[in-house]
Amino acid sequence: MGTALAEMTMPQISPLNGEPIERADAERLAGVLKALADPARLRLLSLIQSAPEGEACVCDLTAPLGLSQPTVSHHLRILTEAGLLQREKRGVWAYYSLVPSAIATIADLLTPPRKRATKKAR
Amino acid sequence: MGTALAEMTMPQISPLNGEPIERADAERLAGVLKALADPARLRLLSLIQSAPEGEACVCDLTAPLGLSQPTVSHHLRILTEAGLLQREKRGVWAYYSLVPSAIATIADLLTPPRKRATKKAR
DNA sequence: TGCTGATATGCAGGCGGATCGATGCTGCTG
DNA sequence: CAGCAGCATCGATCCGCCTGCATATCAGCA
Repeated sequence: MGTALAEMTMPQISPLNGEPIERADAERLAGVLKALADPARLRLLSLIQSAPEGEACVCDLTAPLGLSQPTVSHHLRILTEAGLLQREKRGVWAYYSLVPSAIATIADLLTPPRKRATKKAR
Repeated sequence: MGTALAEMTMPQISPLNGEPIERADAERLAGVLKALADPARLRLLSLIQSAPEGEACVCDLTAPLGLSQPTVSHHLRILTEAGLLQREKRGVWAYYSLVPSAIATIADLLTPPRKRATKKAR
């Protein structure tokens, strides 16, 4: 239940740092990117992020997406398992919200030796 | 022949800025991310980037990947059409190299209202 | 010109995934 | 305690894509 993202933030991998990445690292990173590489899921992230409290339930998302409720639940599940969304059930509703800085983590994984490193800049 | 990436860098879209993104923008961004979301292609980018001159020909890439030559050419084609790689044919060989800051552009697209912007920090 | 080697393209098999309708599950509510 | 509403899961269908084999294309060379 490691939410994909968390499983690979430890060994700071990056496809563009120095050494060629290992096959296993490539597969894990590709897995998370696969979760992002879908129009419906990108729009879901966008909709949830721009929602009132930064959260939204399934019933608020089906209409703007134009997809059926099972399909929306399916996409939310994938995003959650990828570590990009978190789910909180309140009563009958399931509220989804972005995992703080989760996407920024992916952006950092893709960003090469940028000026500022995570530990020391010099 | 706009190399996908270039086609969407103009209207600075971001799934996590403020407004929900449009369907068309989501599809374009998803298209580029799809090119990245594959283990073989991530390793290709990594291998090319870490190669001597930052470039490599197909024959140098088939062995480390463990894939057939047609398959490698296929992946290189996808990465090139996505705007991540550029191809230069010298003699019989086709040398592939990273498009400068192409991946950084994707990372920026994913990165929300970061503190310092690209233009003005204040 | 004919041959050899490096790439690209066509074709086809097989797997994964996006989608929906139907159904099951679970808290409200009357 | 029924009944209902919000979500998740299941089963099935359809489509796209990763991969390899076979073949075409092109550049250098004898």
